[in-house]
Amino acid sequence: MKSLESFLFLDENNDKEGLEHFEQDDKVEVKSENPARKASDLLLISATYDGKKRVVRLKLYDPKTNKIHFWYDNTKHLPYCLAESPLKQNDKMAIENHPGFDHFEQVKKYFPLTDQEITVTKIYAKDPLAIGGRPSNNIRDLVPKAWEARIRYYESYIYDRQISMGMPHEVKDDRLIPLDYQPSREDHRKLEELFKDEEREFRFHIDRWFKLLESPVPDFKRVAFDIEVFSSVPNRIPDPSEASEKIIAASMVDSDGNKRILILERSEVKEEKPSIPEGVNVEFFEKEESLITEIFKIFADYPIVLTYNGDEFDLRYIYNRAEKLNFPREQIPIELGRRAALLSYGVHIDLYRFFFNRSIQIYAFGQKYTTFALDVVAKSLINIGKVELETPIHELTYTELINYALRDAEITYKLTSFDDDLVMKLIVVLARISQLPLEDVTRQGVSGWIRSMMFSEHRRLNWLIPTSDELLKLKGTTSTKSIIEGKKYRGAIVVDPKPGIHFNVSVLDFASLYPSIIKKWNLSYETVLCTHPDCKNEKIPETDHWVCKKRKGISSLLIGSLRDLRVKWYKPRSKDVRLSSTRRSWYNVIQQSLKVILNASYGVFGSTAFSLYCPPVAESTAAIGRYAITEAINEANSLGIEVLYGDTDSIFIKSPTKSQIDGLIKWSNDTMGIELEVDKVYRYIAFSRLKKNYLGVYPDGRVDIKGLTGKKRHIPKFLKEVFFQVIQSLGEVTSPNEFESARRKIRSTVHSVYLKLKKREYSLEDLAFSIMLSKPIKNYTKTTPQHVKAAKLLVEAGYEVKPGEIIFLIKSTNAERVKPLQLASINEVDLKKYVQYMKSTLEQILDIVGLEFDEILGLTKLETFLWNK
DNA sequence: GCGGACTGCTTACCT
DNA sequence: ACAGGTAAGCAGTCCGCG
Repeated sequence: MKSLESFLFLDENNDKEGLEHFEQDDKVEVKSENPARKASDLLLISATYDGKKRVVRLKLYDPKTNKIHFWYDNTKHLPYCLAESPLKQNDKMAIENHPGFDHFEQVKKYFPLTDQEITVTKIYAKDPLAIGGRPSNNIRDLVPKAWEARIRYYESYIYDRQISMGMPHEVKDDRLIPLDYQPSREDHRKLEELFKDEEREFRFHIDRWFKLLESPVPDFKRVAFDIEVFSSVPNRIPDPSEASEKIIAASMVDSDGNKRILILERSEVKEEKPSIPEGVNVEFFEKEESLITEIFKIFADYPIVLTYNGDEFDLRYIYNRAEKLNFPREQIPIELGRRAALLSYGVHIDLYRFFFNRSIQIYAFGQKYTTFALDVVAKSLINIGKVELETPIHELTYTELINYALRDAEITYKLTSFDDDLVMKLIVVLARISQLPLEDVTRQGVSGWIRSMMFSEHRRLNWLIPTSDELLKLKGTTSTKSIIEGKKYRGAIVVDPKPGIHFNVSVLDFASLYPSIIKKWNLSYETVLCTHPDCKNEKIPETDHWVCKKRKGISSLLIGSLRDLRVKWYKPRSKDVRLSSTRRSWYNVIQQSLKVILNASYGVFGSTAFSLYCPPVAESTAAIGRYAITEAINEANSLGIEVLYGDTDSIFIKSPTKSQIDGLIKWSNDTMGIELEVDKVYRYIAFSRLKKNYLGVYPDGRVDIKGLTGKKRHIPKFLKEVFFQVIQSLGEVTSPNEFESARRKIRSTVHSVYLKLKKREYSLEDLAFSIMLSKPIKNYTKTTPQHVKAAKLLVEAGYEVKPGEIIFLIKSTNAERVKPLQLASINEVDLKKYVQYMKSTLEQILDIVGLEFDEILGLTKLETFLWNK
């Protein structure tokens, strides 16, 4: 595409460092399996602004002492924003008169939107709040346009100094020195070989990422923490902003195996000798104040504190409760933000926030959990749930309370320790890619991670970061029409499936299609619709957009290099049996982290929440994706391959020969420049007429179900159970003539469930639909769906219902047709509705084996007619 | 006044 | 606050029907 010379502002020193690394050979020590860390290594895990000292404060974790080491900036770095140059006289005077103003500087920056070098005025302030962040009188509002004025100061600091979050450092004579990771000579050589055909910039990024990703992560000392609060009103969780009830217990479990429970003595608990589980240290407190003081000691002791919903509840409650009990503010080691609750000494990780992150849920944990309560997440990831309670918390005996509180802390801790500390490592790797402190990386979504990654790169290159307004004005429009009303542009293609059962089906898919497109087609906010007339002659298929041919796009490089490292390095190594299992699992962590970032890298450009929102980039990516799959299908057809189905980046082909597959793969490599891979092979697959709906059976009998109603979260338990029994019978089929025995099994399963249902032998829990209330009840203005009706009934009965909660509802024969589980009785169950639901859900699979639901029930056509009346 | 056809809203899924 | 595409069920509306 373009040579290095066009990268006017590439930081020469940094560049050289990276390349030097690639070319070096002999000086590197050969790295052992688990490289020994130097005693002085400190892992940078957090950054914040110290309002009293008026400097950035870094938190470094010392794996040897397990303590946090504070490092305060001593480089005289100041907060700033950028504005036009020269400033208008009036503006200049207004700024000079601002009490927070420090000084001006004229600096040269490269402006990516115009591909020009420009001079801007750097306005330095004495403290970050002077730039922005006060309700009024902010420096950034005194100029017509302020760049980079909305970046949090500690982030700006990290980017300017190119300090690497999550990486080892050394403090020498008060200076902070990054400790570069040295790859082994062998890895180095392999990497060089793998990317020898890439350009220098690209190789630079590969090298940079490699050093960040490979550096080992230490074991973190940490404590999981949880409190229990007295609750006088049943069904209501105490309000943390009120903190009007007593804290009656606190539990903690740490990484050294220590278990402690703090209990408040209460006269109403009549238990002489509570039994204490083995190995647990239980301490009783007469006064709540002393219990809270003890909690504060813990917060001052541990470098990392884990909670589940501590931001919203535990830490917020403790803070407000302490204030209520007249603790002086400076004795409370908690810093409350609007959404977060942070700790003065250590790092608070709220695992609820982390697991709630959709990218983490879907891409890191493959949708193993679909709701976010601690009990559910823990059960699905570590197979342990909460202790089930029969009585409300405040009526428990000490023994019961101890067991309950202990379990909460235990599972919270285990959520970070299972699979060899997978979650801790995931967090650190994501912090390294995004350059965000651990607190932020666990609380922000992918758009925040990618924003931070991109901003850091802008500062490294001395690029001026455009404002959202500028970007929107120049690149805010799209040129295709979406299929779904109200969306901004057209997305992916879904091919109509060929209904029926097909044996021996292979699924081919493009490896990381969208990130590959972003890389290959040089997509980035500054390269799409660039200003050069020469670039305009070639359009992206189906759009009016063009891409720059003169310069490499910043997101193309960043995302492209991450993609290549995942596809060519980490993914193969995570499966390489020649490597040790610890090595493989570490590569798997990296591979998964990259997947999380890459899967979102296209979507963020189409999201207004993203600070570099640029819909033409997202639109172009999707358009090229359509082009790629369409061409692949055409090519398959001309190779004589029958294509059964396709969705976005995959094609399902029937009984292909090896040479047909090889031919298609070669075609993709040669003409598309994207790897096409055999993703999976099915013994057989069943399609209906519906898209995004199928059932595939692998050679080993495992069954893959996509989109079928029986798989959906909201359907009742009894139905889910029959559904999976039927699925299991289908998994046992190895050839077409074995369907008959499966049919017999299925008939009897379905029939017995039907009888049990009609005899009202299922419990209400088994019959409940579970649907998420996604917004406050009052916001449902257009219609009142069933779960909202049920939620309203709950509120009437004195329950509290919040957005994000799951509503359990029973189809009832009452006027509303619905009742919340908590208020329903078995007699009002609307059997007809349930049979109807059973029918529609099961028909999707019964159809596959040629069974009719009504026939199974043993009803004649006439009876069916009468029953439905 | 009732019910079928239709549209729109909502949730949960697929890639 | 990553995106768009698809399916299902229900709420609400329109319209015809002596």
